[in-house]
Amino acid sequence: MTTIGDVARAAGVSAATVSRVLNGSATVSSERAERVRQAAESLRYQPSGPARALRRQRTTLWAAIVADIENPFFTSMIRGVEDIAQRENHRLVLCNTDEDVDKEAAYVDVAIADRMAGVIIAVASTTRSSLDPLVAAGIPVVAVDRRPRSSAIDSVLVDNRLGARLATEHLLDGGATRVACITGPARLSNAETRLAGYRDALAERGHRLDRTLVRRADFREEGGHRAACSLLDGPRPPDAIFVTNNLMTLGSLRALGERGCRVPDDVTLVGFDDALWTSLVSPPLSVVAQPTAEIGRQAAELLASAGSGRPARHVVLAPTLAIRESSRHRPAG
Amino acid sequence: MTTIGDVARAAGVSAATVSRVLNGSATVSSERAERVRQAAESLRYQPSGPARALRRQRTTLWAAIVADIENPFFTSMIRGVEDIAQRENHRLVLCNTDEDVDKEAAYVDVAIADRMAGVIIAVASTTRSSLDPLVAAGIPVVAVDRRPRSSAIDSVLVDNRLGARLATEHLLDGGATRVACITGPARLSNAETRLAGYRDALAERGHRLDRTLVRRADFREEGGHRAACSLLDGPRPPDAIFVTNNLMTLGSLRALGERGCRVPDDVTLVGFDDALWTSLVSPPLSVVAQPTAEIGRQAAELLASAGSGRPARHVVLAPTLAIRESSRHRPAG
DNA sequence: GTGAAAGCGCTAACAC
DNA sequence: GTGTTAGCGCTTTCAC
Repeated sequence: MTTIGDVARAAGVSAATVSRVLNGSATVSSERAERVRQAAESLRYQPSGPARALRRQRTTLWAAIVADIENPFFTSMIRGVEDIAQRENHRLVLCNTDEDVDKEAAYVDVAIADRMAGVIIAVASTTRSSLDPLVAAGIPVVAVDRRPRSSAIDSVLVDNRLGARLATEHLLDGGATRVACITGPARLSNAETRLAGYRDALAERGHRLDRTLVRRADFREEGGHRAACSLLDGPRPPDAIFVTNNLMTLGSLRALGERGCRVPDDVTLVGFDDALWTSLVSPPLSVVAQPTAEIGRQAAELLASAGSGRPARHVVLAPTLAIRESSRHRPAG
Repeated sequence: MTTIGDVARAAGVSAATVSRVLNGSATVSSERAERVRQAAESLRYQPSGPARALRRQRTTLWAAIVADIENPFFTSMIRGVEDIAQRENHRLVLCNTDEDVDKEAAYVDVAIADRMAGVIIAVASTTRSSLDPLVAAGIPVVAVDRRPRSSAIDSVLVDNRLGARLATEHLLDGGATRVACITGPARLSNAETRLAGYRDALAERGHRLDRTLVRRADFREEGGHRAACSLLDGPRPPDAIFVTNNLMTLGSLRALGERGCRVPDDVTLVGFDDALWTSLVSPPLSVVAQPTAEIGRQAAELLASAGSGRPARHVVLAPTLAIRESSRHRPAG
């Protein structure tokens, strides 16, 4: 690999001058600057990231550590992050934790070891998240989707409780009397908050919470499938289901299909998160939609403005209820 | 940040000994080794990646540079890569090029600058891909999904031509007489090869190629939608469509739905790539399925075995035709 | 305006 | 077995 010394030699200047030209830092005579640029070009010189990071004690890399790269919610959010990263001249590297706190911790270690400039993270666990080392290392962190324990960390999320309440109210208003809820793992704040919103709606409408209608799954397709099966195969199946995440909604749809349950005739359904396919599945799905790219953009903006020791900011965006066929009102009788 | 010197001081040994203990390289008395480990632990010592990379002239990072992180084909493939990366003790960073050759070139520069250990890439252009600098820098590269120009580079893909031929034959066998094809950009080998397979099938069955039935789009939902609209709104619409990618298939379905075209009654349809939603959309989609995770695993295996100067390997996997409702045979008359 | 020199944190070659 | 030393490639004083 060609080094800065090679370029310096080829241009007949010192390494310091090469550095100055390539970083636009100090004034270098235009004649020499041109020579340097040409030498760098023809030698295809690529400055060593490690050497630079070592010397400067920082890099220009951002990490986005997300729980499930196969979930369109996260990929869509990442699009938003990319927009800002590009504008801010930061490279973005994505890390997939697979909802595994150990993998998360490993990626956090990488972020620290590589002296990354910032981290956007959807924690794999609210209770056991591994953000302390990042903070200790002085790396700016912004949490998305799931709230970490410490409120000293910037966060961007939608009002999950409100979204869940709207969804559940909507199902109740459609005439459902036994509304089930399939939520995520208890270790995740969004699973808890969405469940709370479901409870809010029931209480508000004077319905008693029936624990046999609540399932905890893993925010994945297969988990949603299992949860829906267990609800539908029980002694008193629900007449409506609120599913708190998109992949689990797909799993639930599959379970319903396998059983010949018609949606919305036998069971009405509202999911969470919009995706390209939500309006194309059969029937088109009603969902609580999140402004995914906007979440990513806001998180990246927070990251870009971090480091000045300002107090933590908590951005809460509004979810919207997108009503489609799957929750269509059934005429009484 | 605590450095190796801090740990050495705390443990009362030299930096070299700390390094030896933490890398398990040489024999260190177990008593001192223990002291070092404890010191490192209590100081929360995290070795500097940059310093290490600079000294060793290599890292343990793999990059997966893909064209579209929102395409489930890529995310599923990445799952396969992750499996092997973990086994090989490599970290995986994902880079999204958005089908943009300039972004691709920028990520390639990052991979070189950061001295990454290997790159798995779905090139954004067969003709204008930026692999030369990687090769020049001595970084092992494996191409997936799209074949780069140089055959000196390892690659893993399915037999796209075969897959496309099977799909088209199937549509013709179902009674279609005007089979359209929506393919991707001409700069991408898989778009070209799938188009070639479509042509093969037509020729084989004695059909003349009708250029007005071929569309080029961008492998995205919106592009597929536009292409399908232009086909359906033309003077002589097709009675079957072969769509060469999953997102464009969603777009086509949307276009069909908007026009009240019934699938498979008015138009039969076969897509490319399976996804969680393919069997849940209306109607369930027939597709050419690729063994996505296997592609990723094989690519990662090639990467793990690279560097020994062996000749390039080209792995070709078999696609399978998954037949569902969207291409159901229409009784004649 | 420009070069010489120091040093970022680590590892590997070399002494003992 | 263990410490000392040199140096990876770069940036940034500090002289001139």
